[in-house]
Amino acid sequence: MKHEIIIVWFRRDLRVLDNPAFHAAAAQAKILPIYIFDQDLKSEHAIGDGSKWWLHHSLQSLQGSLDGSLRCYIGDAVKILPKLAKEYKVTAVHFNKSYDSVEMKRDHAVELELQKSDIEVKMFDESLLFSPSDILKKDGTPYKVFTPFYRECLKGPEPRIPLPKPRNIEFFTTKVDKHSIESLQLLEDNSVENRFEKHWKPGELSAHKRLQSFIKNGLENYAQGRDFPALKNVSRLSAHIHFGEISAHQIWHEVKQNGHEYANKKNISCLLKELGWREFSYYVLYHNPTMYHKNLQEKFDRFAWRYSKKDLLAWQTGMTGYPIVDASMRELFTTGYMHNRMRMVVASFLVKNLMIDWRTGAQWFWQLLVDADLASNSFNWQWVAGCGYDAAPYFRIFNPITQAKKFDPAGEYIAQFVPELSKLPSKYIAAPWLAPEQVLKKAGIEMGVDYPMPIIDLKESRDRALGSFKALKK
DNA sequence: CCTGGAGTTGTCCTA
DNA sequence: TTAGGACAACTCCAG
Repeated sequence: MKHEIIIVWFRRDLRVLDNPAFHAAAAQAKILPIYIFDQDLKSEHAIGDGSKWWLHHSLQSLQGSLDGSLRCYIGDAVKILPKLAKEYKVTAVHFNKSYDSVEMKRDHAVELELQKSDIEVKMFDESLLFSPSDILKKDGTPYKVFTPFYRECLKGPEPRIPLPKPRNIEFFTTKVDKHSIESLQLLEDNSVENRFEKHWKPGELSAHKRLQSFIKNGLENYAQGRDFPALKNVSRLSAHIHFGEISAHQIWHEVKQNGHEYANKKNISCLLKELGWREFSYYVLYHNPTMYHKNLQEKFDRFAWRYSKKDLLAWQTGMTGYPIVDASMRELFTTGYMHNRMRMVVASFLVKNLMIDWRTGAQWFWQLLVDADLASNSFNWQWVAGCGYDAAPYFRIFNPITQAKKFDPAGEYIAQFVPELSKLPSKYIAAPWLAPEQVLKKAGIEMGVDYPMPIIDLKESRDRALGSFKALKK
């Protein structure tokens, strides 16, 4: 036998099914499974409370699948891995490749360091359906527009068929006590637990249950229903995918194979296309490693964003006076998640109406979202702000009243997250300050007391944004 | 090299 | 009431 023990370094691939690094290691040697929490907690790019909460529970679920042999460490992976390898006479380390630019930098350093100590490093392709370095235009440069990118992806070979659980797994067991999940202290000073726990169940098994229930109940009307936050048509798989409890490959093939039983072609390709957008976010980040903090379109570097602590706080706490914005922001705060269309609505409100820097909004999302993902989060914020590739044109400014009437016509979503408005007739719930005094009284609302007046005038702020963004073109 | 069609997610105004 | 065009001409991309 070439190797007696192989370290499998789990990162954002917290599953045992369809896990190439784990699968390959199990076939050759005893496995020493480890997780390293290597965040620089002083950095604004360290993962937020929402992510930490999910991670904690996801690791617990993984611990169960690994017969309790997962060992957890805090610190720099570049130092920890060689030290561990030496301590246990490990001759090989396996992990699945990341395409997140920050993680890639770390992985590269780890690889070099391990090779220095003559330890075999094996990296596997796991996280993306289509390799970012393979999809290029005829002139050899990367795509900047989604549709041609995705068309090119579809022309290539089908994504890998998911791997089964390895047949014979033998763990190298040592005492875990000192290296328990609790030792990572992911729930220390983390206040989200009692808010989030009733909304989610992290873990591999639950990810698969979620997918099955989505295919059965949500896929049929996905293309249309996904726009309505009160409907159950979205998959809500994002956090499961982010932490790799389920792979994009598993979803891709499962939907293609068994989706037809419940949904037509249109809805199936619409769902697959959303996986395509995730691919495109990673693709653009891969080719532009600084995308998470730097405008993709340089001319936006000159843009004079507004600074208003008061407006920012109103947005963050869901007190803008626009019910659809407030409902969405409170959904984020109470559940760690926000419906896709609502993300666009609140982002447009922050970036265009309030004219606050997209990075400020991205940062708030980053702190709270259970699905906070460097690629998707920054790509989509740049898209809304207009500074991304193939982004929304500057004159596309969501009107929070129109959006509420269109996509939450009965006001159910608003009523759920802004309960103080729940007694208002749906006719007035999108813009309560326009309701007659009597109606407000009957619903028990005094504007400015029970619910805020709008913090900003829509028309004025829209015109201001149009002017400022237009000036940027010259 | 030139050309022409296309581009996730909207809003507002006009006829 | 509703459908269609303007918004600003832009860049991207394929043939």
